[in-house]
Amino acid sequence: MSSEAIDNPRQRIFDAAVALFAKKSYDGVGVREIAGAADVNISMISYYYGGKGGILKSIIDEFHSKYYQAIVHVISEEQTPEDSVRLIIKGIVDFIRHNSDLAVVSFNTLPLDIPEIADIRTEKVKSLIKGVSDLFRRFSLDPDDPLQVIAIGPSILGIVLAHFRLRPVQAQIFGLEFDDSFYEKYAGLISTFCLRGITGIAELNRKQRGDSDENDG
Amino acid sequence: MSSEAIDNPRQRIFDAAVALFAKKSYDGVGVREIAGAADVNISMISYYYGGKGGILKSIIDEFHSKYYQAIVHVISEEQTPEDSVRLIIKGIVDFIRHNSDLAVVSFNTLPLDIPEIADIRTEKVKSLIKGVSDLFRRFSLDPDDPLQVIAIGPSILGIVLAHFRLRPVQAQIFGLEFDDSFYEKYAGLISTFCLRGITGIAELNRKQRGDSDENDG
Amino acid sequence: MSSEAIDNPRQRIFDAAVALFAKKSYDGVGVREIAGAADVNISMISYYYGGKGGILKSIIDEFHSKYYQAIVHVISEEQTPEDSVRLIIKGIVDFIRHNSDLAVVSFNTLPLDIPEIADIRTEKVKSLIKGVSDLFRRFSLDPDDPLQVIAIGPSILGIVLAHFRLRPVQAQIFGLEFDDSFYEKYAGLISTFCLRGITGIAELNRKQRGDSDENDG
Amino acid sequence: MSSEAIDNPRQRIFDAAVALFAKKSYDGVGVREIAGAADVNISMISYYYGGKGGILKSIIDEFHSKYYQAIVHVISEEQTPEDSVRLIIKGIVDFIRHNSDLAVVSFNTLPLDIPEIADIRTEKVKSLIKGVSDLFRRFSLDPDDPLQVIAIGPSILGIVLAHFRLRPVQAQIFGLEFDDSFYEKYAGLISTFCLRGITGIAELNRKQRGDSDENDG
DNA sequence: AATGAATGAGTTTTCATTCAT
DNA sequence: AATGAATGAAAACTCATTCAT
Repeated sequence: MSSEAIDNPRQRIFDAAVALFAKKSYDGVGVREIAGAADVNISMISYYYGGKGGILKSIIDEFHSKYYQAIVHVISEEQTPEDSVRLIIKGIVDFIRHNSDLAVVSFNTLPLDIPEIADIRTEKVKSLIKGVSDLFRRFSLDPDDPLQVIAIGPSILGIVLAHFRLRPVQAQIFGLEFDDSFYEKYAGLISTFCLRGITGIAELNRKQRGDSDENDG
Repeated sequence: MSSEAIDNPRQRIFDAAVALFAKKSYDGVGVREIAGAADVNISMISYYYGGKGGILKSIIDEFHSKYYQAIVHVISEEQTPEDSVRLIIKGIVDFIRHNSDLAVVSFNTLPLDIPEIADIRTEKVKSLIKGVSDLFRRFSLDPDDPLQVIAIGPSILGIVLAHFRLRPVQAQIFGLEFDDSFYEKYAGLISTFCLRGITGIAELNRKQRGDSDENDG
Repeated sequence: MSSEAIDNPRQRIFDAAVALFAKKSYDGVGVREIAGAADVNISMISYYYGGKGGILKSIIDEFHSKYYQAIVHVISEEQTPEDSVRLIIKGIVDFIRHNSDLAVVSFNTLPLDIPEIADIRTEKVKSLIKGVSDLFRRFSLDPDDPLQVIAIGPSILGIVLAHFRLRPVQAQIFGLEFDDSFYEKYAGLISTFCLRGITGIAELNRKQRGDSDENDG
Repeated sequence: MSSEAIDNPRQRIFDAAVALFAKKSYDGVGVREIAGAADVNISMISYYYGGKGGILKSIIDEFHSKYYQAIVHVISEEQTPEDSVRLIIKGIVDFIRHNSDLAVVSFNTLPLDIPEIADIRTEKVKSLIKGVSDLFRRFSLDPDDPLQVIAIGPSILGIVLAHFRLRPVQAQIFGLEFDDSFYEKYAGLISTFCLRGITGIAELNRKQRGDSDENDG
């Protein structure tokens, strides 16, 4: 579903690398493996990206651009703040669901601290914070309190990423299917969690149980 | 806080490996580097752990044991459920804060899928779910609804881990000091977030602002 | 002093290659670097010279042609033999000074033993020997004694090349400027050395010192 | 005739590298080829020398140490200056003859200018100049005149090296055998050349011819 | 219990060249 | 006449592991 032609060798390298870096790790994947998966000659990696590191740089660039769009572009002043949050979370869940590899790679290579990449990150995060500060205010949250920004900002991403990372374990334990239907309910539940916490979910449970009781009785 | 003597070569290898795996990645660190940091001969890694993979296995073992204890052991039926949650979150924050490398490594090597390790994980997660199911019930949450378990269970870890992963970026942007005082406030804020969500935090804000207004007025 | 237009791609490749081969070595320079320095497309090297080896062949050809001219053309039967030697040495010094890269490359690729090139060399050296045999005879030297040819023939080139190779080291030690004035004196001194050896130079020293003493006294 | 055991892998690598670097060039020889010639595993090159560059550093070190000894140690104040020169030249010829590869490599990698190596060189050359300055004085040469040092100092090495570089060409042209007998005569002739120049050799020729004429007549 | 030399397969990157345009 | 994408081989180097001591 990539917007670029799939027979573009440059894009094939990118896609193969994202998938492999996510599945293993940046250092756990060799250029040979990437080139093999992308069905290109090994030298093409140096040719197009100047080396393995260049691919990573591109991946992180792309993640941040897309993530910023997924979050900021759904915010509208005409929605209630709560609807904005639900839309953002729906957006993040959908985004990560369709770009989980991109997110995982970007997230897991955080501590690699390639200086050039660290700068890109800082810049992107700054503009992201600026992009959501209005929503913060409309929620009676303080966008100038670092603690609140730090505590709330990355939490949604953290929650969703943790799910995608643990999915294989969860699949093994619960035997679930992670389909559209699941993710609609999941996004709703996470939204309630972010908006009202565990107590909010508990309330829903009690309400639903009340409804069932009524139906049952 | 290590229970073993620090001049124990086996332990030195373990500690060095945890730190390095967290900073780089499992594949990004060589045995030579580990041996160098631990100040032991390279061959000692094979000798004590049977190879590089053996260290990882030990790390994941240790993480799960400690994490289980940090969560389950603070739960008591004599607390209100809300206090239990606050204690759990305080426990997780403290645990991750003092074992962030252990957690990061354990979490990031999730997709490596070494079969032997995958089994350990599944087992540990299962017993963890069992350990918190009582708390779930007392909260009117449904421990038999996979969706709720999946959505709520790993969220706290996800939130806290995301913070620790993003800490360098956050430090650069806000110039904060991540000391005891910070983490006390952080654990409190995250607890409110988990219990009552963003709206819960917003309420606190309004209340505090009201207090200040009264003071000011 | 190049006879060809400098915007001739073929010539630009040649010039760039000579400079780079001299500075690094034939194998130490890649076609990409040459093409970059010459500001031509990489494929032009194959196009004009049939490959990297073709450039080297051209370089050696050019060196021998020019060197032969520099030596043989200054010899005249109307000079005293000693003047001929002084002129030859002046010619060699000037030639190497303005074509030191050409000479260095040609000399340093001697042992590469590309058969095709070896033949050119042998032929050129033979005709050079023939060209100076008359001068040998007028000097009471024996052009048919291989030992004398071998000992005297390449000596001048060896001396001058050694100087040009060691120039960076000499510059660092003595802080000299290698300008026209230096090379006039240098050629004179080397000429005396080749004609009368160290004792010849020593005599000059004593004479000059005597002159100074007279002036001083 | 190496002083070290020939089955010492470290030494075998060194010897193989010297021979190959001289025959081709530093960049023209790969570590695989060196390892193959030395009959060691490729990794041993990194193990012992830290990489290909480390071998070169060792080679240049060794050359300078040996060259310094070959020149300075034969000088004695009890000889006439002329005898000293003849002994030095004999020493250099013998030294280069038995270490021609070492000399060629050291000389040809001059322009590579690895900073670390450049410093070694400068230092060694300085102490060499100091070592021969007494001899210069006894010869009425001026060791404080850079021009004379530059002109005379490297000349002998230049002459001898040029011979060894051109030896394959000379062999092809003259069909000579370069044996002990040849090099005794060669060293004598070069000594005469350095002491009295071409005119000195011509005198010898006339004298010998006179002798032969007398014999013939 | 501990060493360090040695191995061979592995890594990323660069090479000179070719080919379709 | 000129381009630049593409190739496959080879480059230097590092890897985890083993083994004799």
